[in-house]
Parts: sequence; C-alpha cells; structure tokens
Amino acid sequence: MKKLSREFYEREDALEISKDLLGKILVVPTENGQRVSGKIVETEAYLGEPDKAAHAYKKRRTKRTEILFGRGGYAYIFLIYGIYHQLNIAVGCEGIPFCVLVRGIEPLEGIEIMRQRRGKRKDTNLTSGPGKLCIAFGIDKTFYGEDLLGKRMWIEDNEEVSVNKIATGKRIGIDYAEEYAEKPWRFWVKGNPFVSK
DNA sequence: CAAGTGATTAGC
DNA sequence: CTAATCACTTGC
Repeated sequence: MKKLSREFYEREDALEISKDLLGKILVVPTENGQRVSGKIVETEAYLGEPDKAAHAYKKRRTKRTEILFGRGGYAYIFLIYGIYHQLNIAVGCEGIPFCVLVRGIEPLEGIEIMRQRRGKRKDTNLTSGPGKLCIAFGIDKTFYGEDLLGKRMWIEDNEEVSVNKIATGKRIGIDYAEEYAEKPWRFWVKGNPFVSK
C-alpha cells in the first residue's frame, strides 16, 4: 500500500477529495510501531472562505486555523466541547483553507488496542463518530500540523468506492451556518455500520 | 433527552 | 480582562 501523494490533497475541489477519501486507509502506528488502521467511511467538506460553518470562514486566520492556510495534506486537530478531539485534513494549496473532517472509520488493524483505549464496548461503537475515532486511534492535539506524508500518521490508497455506494447529505451540528447548513457536503458509504448517526 | 467540559475567540 | 460559543458523547 502506498501513501496518498501531496497532489491528492492539493486539488482545487474539496468535495472531490472528500469523496475520494472514502474507502482509503488511515494509519496511526503506536509507539512501539504496531499498525492501527481503519477504512474511512464518512467525511464532511468545509470550504473555507465562503462557508459559514468553517473555522476559516472569510479567511479568518487565527492561531488555530493557521494550518489550513498552508499546503494540503496536513492534520488539523482541534478540541471540541472541551472533551473531544476531531480529526481534519487540511486540503487545497497554500492560501486556500479547505478541509475535510473525518467522521467515521471502520477498524482494520490494531482493533485490540482500540478496544483498550475505548473501554469495554461494542465494536461498532469504537470509531463511529469523530470524537470516538480520535480516542480509538490515540489522536490528540499533539498531532496538530502533522504531515500526512510523514511517519506519525498517514493515509494509504485503497480500492475506489463505487459511486453508487456513496451517499450524500447535510452536514451535522452546524445549524448556525444558515444557508450553508443545508449544503450536501457530507459523504458516507451506504449501509456501513461505522457511519455516525 | 440533558448536561458536562475547557480551548478558543470575539468583544469590551 | 471576561463571557459566549461549540464540526460531541455519554449516561440518565
């Protein structure tokens, strides 16, 4: 398996990238080098400048969103509701603050480790939500700004998800974004149990 | 269904 | 400086 290239992340179309990321493999090795990985089954796109739901709306540039303005292919981690981390991927070229939020992952390798980190729960509950998958993969804000072509975490290519298995819908939890709350910028793999509810 | 949680941001 | 806000999860 090979890592996705910088070019993959630096395309102009964040919606296209969001769709393409479905079915790809996120890998975050543990400290002793064991692979923990899973298939991405749910994503959301945030289009930066015009998108009221995005942190980088109107090119709002702060300490937190800074990474989005750099090149594509870097991890954008942030804390939400004081407790949970979320995994985003900064995409688009320098100066274009697009990002893709990873909301659902199907565990593949290192499932035992995920169980340990998540406590005793049903397997479908390990990674079926943005906060949960970060716990399962051990992602915290020390991963902020991590290069996805580096050694600490990356995404591997995998077979394409056929178009007729991809579902589209409104994004979650952004009711404040007015007309942008209705945009169908959320993508998931139809019928997959690891898609959040 | 409601509450908890604390970083981040915007507004004085 | 202070207050308001929030791209969620869990346990009642």
